[in-house]
Amino acid sequence: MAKIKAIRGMNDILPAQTPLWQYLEQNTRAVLSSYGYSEIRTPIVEQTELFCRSIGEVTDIVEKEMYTFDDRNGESLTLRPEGTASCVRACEEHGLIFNQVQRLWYTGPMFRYERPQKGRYRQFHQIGVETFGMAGPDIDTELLLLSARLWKALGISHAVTLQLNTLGSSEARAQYRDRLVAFLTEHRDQLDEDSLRRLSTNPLRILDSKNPQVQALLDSAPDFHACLDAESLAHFEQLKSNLDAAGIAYEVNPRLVRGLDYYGRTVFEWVTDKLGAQGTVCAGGRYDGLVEQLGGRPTPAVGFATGVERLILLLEAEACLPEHLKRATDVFISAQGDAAGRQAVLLAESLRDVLPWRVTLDCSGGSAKNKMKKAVNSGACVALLIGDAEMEQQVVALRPLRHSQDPQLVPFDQIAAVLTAATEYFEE
RNA sequence: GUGGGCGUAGCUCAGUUGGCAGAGCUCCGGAUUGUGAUUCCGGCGGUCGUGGGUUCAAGCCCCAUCGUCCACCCCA
Repeated sequence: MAKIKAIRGMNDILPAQTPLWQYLEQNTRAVLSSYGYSEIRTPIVEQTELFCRSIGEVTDIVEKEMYTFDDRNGESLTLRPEGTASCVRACEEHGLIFNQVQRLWYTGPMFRYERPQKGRYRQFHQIGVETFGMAGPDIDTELLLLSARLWKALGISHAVTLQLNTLGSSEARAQYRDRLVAFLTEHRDQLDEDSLRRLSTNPLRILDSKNPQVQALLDSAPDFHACLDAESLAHFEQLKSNLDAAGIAYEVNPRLVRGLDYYGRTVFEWVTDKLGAQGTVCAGGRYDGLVEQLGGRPTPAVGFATGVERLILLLEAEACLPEHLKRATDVFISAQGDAAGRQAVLLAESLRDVLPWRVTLDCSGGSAKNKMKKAVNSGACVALLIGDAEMEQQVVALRPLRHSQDPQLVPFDQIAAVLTAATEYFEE
């Protein structure tokens, strides 16, 4: 019989990896909390219509990447390909953005049917941040400061850079799109197959083509920023001067456009050159029209999403992680013989009552040498050994595993106090 | 959907022109020993991704298929 394996592009996160994920999650919660953001949790499945209306009908996500299926009652449902639409839907449904501002975040799995590659999977995880009801560049600034603080907390600031652009108002964007299409149509002989296709579907996307010939052609294309409306330009200028004042480095990239239809004005990406082709680690922007598009009142909004798998890859490659994350326990207790085994269970429980350290009891048997090896391999800082000799004297052999010291015999009733005082064994 | 690389022990990988299926690590047992190191001995572990074909003989050659990785497209 064929073995059942995980679905392509949907990965198990194994015990060797989960400490890294927890480290990332803990730091993220701490940073978001320090800015006063609240967590929101929405279902993983939504009505298909929600994503079609928000992301845009002609995007690749909606056209060919969604996990869509019929519920038993015939209703079309979709596994969420991103988090913003669900977040807006939930806020609107529960009146969270009616005459009030919100600062929200969420995390969880997203699903897109794509060919997996480095940093890109069919089930992937995002940490999303969304704000509602605030129209000025100060909230855009806040989001960028927040994300920069997160990189600092994670120790990856040196590995990411900020790309910034403004897409202007939808009128300005439409105007520019016409001029760009006119220009590119004139030079269509220089466009590759992909760009020709996008010329009719989503011409702005040609701006961030990876084809060097197309990029060369774009050097003589009409200037995006020359078409911008005065209001958007002022918003962008204010954002830039806020970032300058706060000491956040950025690079204005007039060819930065985002794939989802709902973005306007401010857009940004945190990118890295350490992850191969999938260099975008965090991206977002302003989507002032989306709430209205989904049936709500016109509501200004800005947000971003980070790819958790990509951050994990960066952490593995670039960050110095705390030593204790690399081991699963601190105190390893091993007993030999029935009486000692019963004593060890009670000892472990009593230590867990009072110690701040993690305590693991060896339940796997084996020879004395074998048990010692297991203690070392467990990653623990200290081994507690109980055999017949120890039982007779009512003591435990305490053996530090990371220092070259001889074992010390400690009476049962003093072991908690001795370990509590022995902080030097547990440092790092 | 398109292109390329790779599929041999739990892991990392050798495997010659087609001729008995291998090593290191891990794990288990033993010797030495400082209850953990070093060294040494032994053991467990395989439908060579799968299915066809060629051949006296296929891990190796041919065809198909699946999986995986990377890249394109797209995106976090």
